[in-house]
Amino acid sequence: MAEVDTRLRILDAAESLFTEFGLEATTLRQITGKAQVNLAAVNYHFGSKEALIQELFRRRLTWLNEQRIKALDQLEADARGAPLKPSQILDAFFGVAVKMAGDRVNGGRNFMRLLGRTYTEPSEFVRSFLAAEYSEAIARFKKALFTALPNVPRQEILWRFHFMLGAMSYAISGADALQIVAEVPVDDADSDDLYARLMSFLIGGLRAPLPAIMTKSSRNAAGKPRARRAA
Amino acid sequence: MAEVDTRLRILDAAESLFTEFGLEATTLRQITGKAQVNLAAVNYHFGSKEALIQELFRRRLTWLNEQRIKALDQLEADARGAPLKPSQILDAFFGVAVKMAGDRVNGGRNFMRLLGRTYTEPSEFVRSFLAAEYSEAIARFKKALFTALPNVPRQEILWRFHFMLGAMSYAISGADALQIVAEVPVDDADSDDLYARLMSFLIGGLRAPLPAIMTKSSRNAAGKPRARRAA
DNA sequence: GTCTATATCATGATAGAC
DNA sequence: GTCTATCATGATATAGAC
Repeated sequence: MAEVDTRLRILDAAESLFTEFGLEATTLRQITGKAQVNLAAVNYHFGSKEALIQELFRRRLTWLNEQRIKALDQLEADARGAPLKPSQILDAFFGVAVKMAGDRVNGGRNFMRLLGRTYTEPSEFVRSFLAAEYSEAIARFKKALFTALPNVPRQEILWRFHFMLGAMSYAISGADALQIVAEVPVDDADSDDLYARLMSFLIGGLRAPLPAIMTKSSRNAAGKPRARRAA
Repeated sequence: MAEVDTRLRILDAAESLFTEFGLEATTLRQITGKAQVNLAAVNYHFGSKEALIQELFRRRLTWLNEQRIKALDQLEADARGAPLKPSQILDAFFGVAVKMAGDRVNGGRNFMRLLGRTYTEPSEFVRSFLAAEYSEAIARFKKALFTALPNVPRQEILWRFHFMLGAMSYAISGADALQIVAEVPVDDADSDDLYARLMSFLIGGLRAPLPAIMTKSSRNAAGKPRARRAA
């Protein structure tokens, strides 16, 4: 085999195996076997299994978050200072991800399923570089949402963003996990359908009436605060 | 130490370690060390690491799903044949879980964080017994939701249930993962606050206008189908 | 039932020839 | 850059004394 793409062969094989078996459970022997390269190649090209994992996430996440930021830039340019609609912002953030998840050809589908799980991964080193990779995009989107929803408490927006990430993660982990719920085959929806379904749900959740939070300050007041519309 | 609770000591230690490091990454040595029992005790009492994991999930999930079914029974009894509100159904399903997640005393908090991750776990044996444990409760709640939302396509309800599980999972995995989004400390909300936040979001998502699905049958029609209210 | 000691094996990583 | 061979480690699991 050509020597030039050994790195790529390893990355692709690893991505697919990590998705299927998990980061811990996948061994270097599986990876090099599937990639049809020598066992020592991983350590030669990447230095360690951890470094391989980081590189693997880095190449996808950098691209993904660049696309997200570009999409947001475009929206803001088109709006010429007018406030964006929350649905547009969600579109920019989640649309790119779901599109990537629908890409069966270049492995994006594999990666997104892996990413969804990794976000709640306990491993410290994973979490720390994820945070770094996301930092810029998250900052941009938080700001955009704060501006688009000036009457919603910022804490609430952050929590809802968090919930939305959870929903997206499960949406993309997809059919396997859904089977537990469905117990009966569900259409293996194509990417467009899934996206439409997810977006409806997310926008509904984001714009739901605000909860009556029983914080220490309000807990003493008689009666619950009335729910307000989240927009 | 007393010999009678060796099993329990192992289960509790394992639960906490699995939550912190993951199922694969946690070793029997860590578990028996933390439980202050002998290394061989796990294999004596449970037979294998896998069997320990199964027993660990079984004891919590059996209880959890019993509570859920009881809550639903109660609702249906009170309603005397009248249709339930979707929010009541969600309450019965997610309320019990969030309550369990708020229980710092008996380890429920640890377990729920573990459970949220496990639902998307790639491991085959985990997924298969999860499906078995959930089977009865899921069937009951599916049926209840179908009845409560007669005008919403059943596929759509299943997907939204799936999304809701994702949101709940992230809600409970909680503060750790949220930090990636927030980058700034968020109130470590108490259980009641979290529950109020999550329920608002879930109900908003469940009752969101239906997406305009571009299925094969409708794809040829001119123009998108109009979104309909999901209730 | 609990312990010590150990068997057996697979892992990540490396040394050094080519 | 790639290979073979091997190391050190730590994994699960078990045998057998107490």
